[in-house]
Amino acid sequence: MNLPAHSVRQRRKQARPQELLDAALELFVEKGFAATRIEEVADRAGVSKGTLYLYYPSKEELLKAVIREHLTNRIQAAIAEAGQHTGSHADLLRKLMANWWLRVYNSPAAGVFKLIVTEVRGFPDIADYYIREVVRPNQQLIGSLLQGGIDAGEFRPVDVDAAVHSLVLPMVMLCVHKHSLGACGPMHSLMAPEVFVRQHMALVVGGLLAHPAHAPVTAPVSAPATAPAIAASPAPAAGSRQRRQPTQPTAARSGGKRK
Amino acid sequence: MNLPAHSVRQRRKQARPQELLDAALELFVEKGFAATRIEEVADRAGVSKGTLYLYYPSKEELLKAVIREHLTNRIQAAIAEAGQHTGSHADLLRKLMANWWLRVYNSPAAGVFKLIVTEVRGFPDIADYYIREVVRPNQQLIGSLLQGGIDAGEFRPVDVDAAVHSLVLPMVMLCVHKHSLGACGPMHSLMAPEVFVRQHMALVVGGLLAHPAHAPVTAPVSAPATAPAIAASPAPAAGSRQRRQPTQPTAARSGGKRK
DNA sequence: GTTACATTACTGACCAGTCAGTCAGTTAAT
DNA sequence: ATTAACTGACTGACTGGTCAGTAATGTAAC
Repeated sequence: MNLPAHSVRQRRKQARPQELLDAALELFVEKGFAATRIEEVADRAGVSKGTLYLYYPSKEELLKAVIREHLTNRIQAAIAEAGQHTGSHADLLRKLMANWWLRVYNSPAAGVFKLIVTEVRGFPDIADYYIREVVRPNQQLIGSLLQGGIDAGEFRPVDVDAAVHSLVLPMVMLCVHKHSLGACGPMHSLMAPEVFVRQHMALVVGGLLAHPAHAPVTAPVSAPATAPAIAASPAPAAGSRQRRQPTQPTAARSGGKRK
Repeated sequence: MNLPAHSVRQRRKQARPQELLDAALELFVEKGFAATRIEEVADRAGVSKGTLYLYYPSKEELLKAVIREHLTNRIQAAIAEAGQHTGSHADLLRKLMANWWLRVYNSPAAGVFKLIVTEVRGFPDIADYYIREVVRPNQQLIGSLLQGGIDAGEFRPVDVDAAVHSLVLPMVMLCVHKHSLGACGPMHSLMAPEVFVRQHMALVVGGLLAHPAHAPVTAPVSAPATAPAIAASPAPAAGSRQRRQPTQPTAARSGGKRK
């Protein structure tokens, strides 16, 4: 990457596609596909309009490339991660979800979800691609994990597909929210997403367990109930604190109004 | 509607704004705001472009009118519904959510959520409006209900805001999905949403309960576990079957594959 | 009842501005 | 000098918004 083997122009030419993709993702998420001028994308990537057309034959193809790029990366990672089972089904589930959240939510990939929600109706083949390459593998992965837990008597016999959605939909919604309302000013964010994710996972996984063993489901924020699994992994972003998150001094809601 | 009291033109003039709003909502949800031509909206409403501008001063104001229209309606209904408490906190919660789902998911209002996700970044005052008039009242309503249940010892002492999100986010996501991926062909729908909503509510409400009383959380789809509250209300659509959904013969996932 | 005039919901051609995509030309490396 | 990467002025098509005009309705006079 930094070997000066070839000229600056060569190096740039190699880096250009990715730079254009990054710029395009930002702008498409920010302003929407139709409202983004191709020249803005080129500008943000530091090239001229004509150069963009050297790499991508049309605006539409650029959009598809953006989505595919980030999604295929994610799939590779998910499949790789799925390999090594260790511990109980519940622990694995928690770990998988926590990792997913850390890797996706704080990365440009989160924007792709908003992009898909926004633009998929105009590009049916993106829908096909997304279902085939993302939704189905994910459903399969988590679904078989749940089914395994049920068969082992660890989970209750719930509807597996619905349970997968209970686990995944809120996370996806968080990603979507981050780039829509959440981007309209700090006052519009949901509460600290870490708090939500931890409690939601505890609630759902706890609800899935056939024998709710120890401290059953949750605790009032301060006690680290069933949460030590979260934030355990080489987290690239936001990965400093490990436990004892005091609700993050952000939009700390605290009390909860009575009626 | 059929009283010939006044001229056809008078009658139409009164109906026009709503007709234009309906047409605009459909198209904005379908194609996105920027990609929808103002003339298409006029065409679908059966008038010419010029007529549209007699009622709405600009494309942007039309968008705002669309969103406000459907949202203010919803708020009135929610506030009205909030009045009559009966039964336990858990029952009230289930009833409230079930009603919300029936009224919103199968109505044009569901599209508004996708519209907001899609367009809010370009119109900051819509974000303010939405937060102030929809998010906050809802959070307050359900939040105080939960807090009441906690104070009464019916629910565990969870983080109230996070629990509200656990309840509401999946429903909203379902609405968004319906008008994005879900609209790209029947193969792309999630499972039957009724199944998901019922199990999700059972899971979360069950997880909230301090004393999980009877049949604890769920049942393997066939048994109507804690679900009799759902579908209790004047359901306009999809309200025929009541129990015994065999997972819907749609994308029946059936048995999760083992490892 | 019919004619003439007034009102108003509605129309659609038009304009100014915008944007995706092109291509002849410039710059830098070999 | 040759080639490859890159540029940006240009074009053809399209769209938001305007406005002069049309026709349907109401009404007043006879």
